[in-house]
Amino acid sequence: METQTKRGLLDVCVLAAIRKADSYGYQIIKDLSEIIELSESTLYTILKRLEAAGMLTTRTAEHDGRLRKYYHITERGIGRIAEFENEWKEMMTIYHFVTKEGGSNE
Amino acid sequence: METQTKRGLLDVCVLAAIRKADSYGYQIIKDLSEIIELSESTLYTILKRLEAAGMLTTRTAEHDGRLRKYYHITERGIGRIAEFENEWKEMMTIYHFVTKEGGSNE
DNA sequence: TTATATACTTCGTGATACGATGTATCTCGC
DNA sequence: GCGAGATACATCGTATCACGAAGTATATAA
Repeated sequence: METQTKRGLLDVCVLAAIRKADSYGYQIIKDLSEIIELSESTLYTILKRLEAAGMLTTRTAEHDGRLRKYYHITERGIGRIAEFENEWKEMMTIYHFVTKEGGSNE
Repeated sequence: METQTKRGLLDVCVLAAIRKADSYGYQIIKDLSEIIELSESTLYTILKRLEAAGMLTTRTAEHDGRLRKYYHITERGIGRIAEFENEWKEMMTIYHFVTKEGGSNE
């Protein structure tokens, strides 16, 4: 998928993955890999951004000697997903506009 | 709509508007205003980009003493719209992933 | 011991939407 | 004739963001 197209989608994908269950970076990438590709640098940037925006909270836990930073979704994060569902309606309108065979050019 | 969400959509909206019939900047903004907001500076940037990418060609015509730059869509531009239709399928998958009520968190 | 998987971080770059600002002409009301 | 508003296009600077590259560190398997 085009990098630009991803821009409106990555945030909500990450939020949705964490809404299912608290999770951490490495796991999120694996969970999302089936529906959207994103690199580690991208993911960790997004996590930091969403936390700063109050959509996620963190807790650090040890697992097999390695540290894991678990993310938990907040009410605000859930609100962002709801907002996306409204945006989706606008996107549907755009999709219809774009695909509707348009007129007499060519 | 969020600025970030628009990023994957604006290009194809502009292409689709021009596919209907050759058009020029000011007219395109008016035609698109019903489905998506975009400023003049954004539009003219996009038009220049799409022309540079070989998706549009231009011809300048005079109308009431003012110059108008008419844009015409190329095969490549039409191809970009077709590509978007494929991307849309991926976006649908993402939409389902995001909206599917997810599990036991909270 | 070497490679691979796990786990997170930082830095620099390129793409791009947008507000602000500028230029220029036409039309309409007064 | 003059100011206001619509028409028409262009440029500049800024903020946001996805991503590759590179680094740090530990556990496990070959």
